Amino acid sequence: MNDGLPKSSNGTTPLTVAAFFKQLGTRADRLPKRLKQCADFIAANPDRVAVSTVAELAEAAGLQPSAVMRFCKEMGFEGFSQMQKLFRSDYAQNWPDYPTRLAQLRDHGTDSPSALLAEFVDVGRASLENLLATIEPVSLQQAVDVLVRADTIHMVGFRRAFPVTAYLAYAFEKMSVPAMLHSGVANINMQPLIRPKDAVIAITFSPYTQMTLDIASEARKAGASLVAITDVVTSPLAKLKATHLLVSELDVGAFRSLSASLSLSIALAVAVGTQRNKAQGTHDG
Amino acid sequence: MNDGLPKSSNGTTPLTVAAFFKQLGTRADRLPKRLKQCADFIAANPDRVAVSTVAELAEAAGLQPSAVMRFCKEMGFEGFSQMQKLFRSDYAQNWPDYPTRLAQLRDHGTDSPSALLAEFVDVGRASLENLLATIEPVSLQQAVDVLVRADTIHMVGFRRAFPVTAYLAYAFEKMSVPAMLHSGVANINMQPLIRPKDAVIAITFSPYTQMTLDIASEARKAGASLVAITDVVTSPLAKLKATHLLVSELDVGAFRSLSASLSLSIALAVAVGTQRNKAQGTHDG
DNA sequence: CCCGGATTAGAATAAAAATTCCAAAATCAT
DNA sequence: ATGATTTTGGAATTTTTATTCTAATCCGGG
Repeated sequence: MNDGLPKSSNGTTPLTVAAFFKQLGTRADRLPKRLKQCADFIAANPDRVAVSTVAELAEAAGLQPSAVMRFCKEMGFEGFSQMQKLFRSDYAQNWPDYPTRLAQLRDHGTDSPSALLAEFVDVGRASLENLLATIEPVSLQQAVDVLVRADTIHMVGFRRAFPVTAYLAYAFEKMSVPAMLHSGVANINMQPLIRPKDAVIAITFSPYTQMTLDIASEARKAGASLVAITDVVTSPLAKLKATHLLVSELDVGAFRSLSASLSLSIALAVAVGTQRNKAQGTHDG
Repeated sequence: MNDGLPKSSNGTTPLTVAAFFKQLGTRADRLPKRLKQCADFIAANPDRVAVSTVAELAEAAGLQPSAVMRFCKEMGFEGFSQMQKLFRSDYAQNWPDYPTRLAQLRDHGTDSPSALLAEFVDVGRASLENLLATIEPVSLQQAVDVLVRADTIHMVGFRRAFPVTAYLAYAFEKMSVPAMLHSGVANINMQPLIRPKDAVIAITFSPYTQMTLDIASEARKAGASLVAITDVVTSPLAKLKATHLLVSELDVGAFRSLSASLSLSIALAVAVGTQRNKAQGTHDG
């Protein structure tokens, strides 16, 4: 008699949170009292589903755990755990494992450059969204203040970080902010050029470039201010007592997006340029 | 003997996620190997803590559940559950979706750094979406073909386009593709190095850099292939009979986003690198 | 007012997860 | 090298959590 299928739902398990809410919208009124109550609560507090236990959710919604269970089944899930899995994966947009996806790419997608492009665009977008969610306005403001006060701004970043410093150099030049790109050309040591009243923008991501770390810590010793752009708090750069801005870029295989780092940098540069020129303007006039 | 207190942590339980990361930053490198590994993983994927079990987290970080437990205690928590509770409470506040978040940052004041950042992120995102919509898979495939066949790849792009060519140079180097960055250092004319069997990636956007146009057209005359990355069909670069890829970047004031150009370039580079290495592999074997 | 199906609350059970424990490795000072 | 000390991996244990079950309750129609 009982075939193990959900009793009275329409039988289809929602595959996205959006689909779930769509279904909820059409069916909510026809649900019995307690299930309606559950529906309303979840609609009003979707974020709680991912991080609560059935008991907590039930308590918060003013009902019994079993009522929540019945609701889950009614919506087409096997149980609460399955529903929660959906909400958790939705929250985690940031971390579909890209290592796995790269492996998949190796297998079939690589032949098509367009597929690869779609991948990089996707990753870039996710990185940008993530940047917005994680940057602290206060730290950013601090970084701007430090750079506005500096005599000369030095930009240090090699390999993957070099495009970022190069773009900063371009932006500062356009706004006539005295800024020096440490490019490593001719292996000339530019470190002695960093004076106490200067500021250094040091950029490096895991695996960290030793030269960047060296220049940054030397600059610190010399008394210059430091703005560090790096990936995580455990980065060696973050440890030098300095203003630090954290950017975590997602990657496709071995290559990381630079979208977030570049956007952060250009915003920083424009903010600094604007303020410096404003100050100079009032000073001159 | 054992009084039940945490063994070697400084004893204070972090009360906010920010405090947790601050502590992590100062203590991370004094931790033993596995705990450091755990610290790094959590620093890089803080969002996972709220929605994973110890087992999942351990698996993802490549260690044993017990190592994660030890880490939690080391950081001053009673156990994983307590640490997770902290991350979950923080999670609730960070929920605002993209549009809300954008609005919040903008509200910080019209020309505050955060507002600028929000602006650049938004523009970057739009550029990426636009890129995906406008790039012709056929042209992209053509560009890849041209570059796969080339002996040496030359990258030409100055000023605003320079970060892009620099990133290309980095990517090609990593994949062992023979590629030469025309950087303009020492004002040495690298044009004669472009041989008939080579290919040139020329990048310039309005207002077009004369030097890039010159090198591109000379290269064409010398019989080398040309892949042009530029903004519109009327660009002087697009007129040289060559494969061209069009990227229109949006701007914030005088500064354009580079997100789209970079994503396109890196996708191009990876596609080329993969194919060249595949070809070489079969050839060698 | 009472019957029959649907719905519910709460306890009972099963499953999953966190936490502890200890022997084996690794590291370090001597 | 050698022994003491720290660190680690994995299994055993305990606790928490999800899920099921059943008796009680509700509710609409005769």
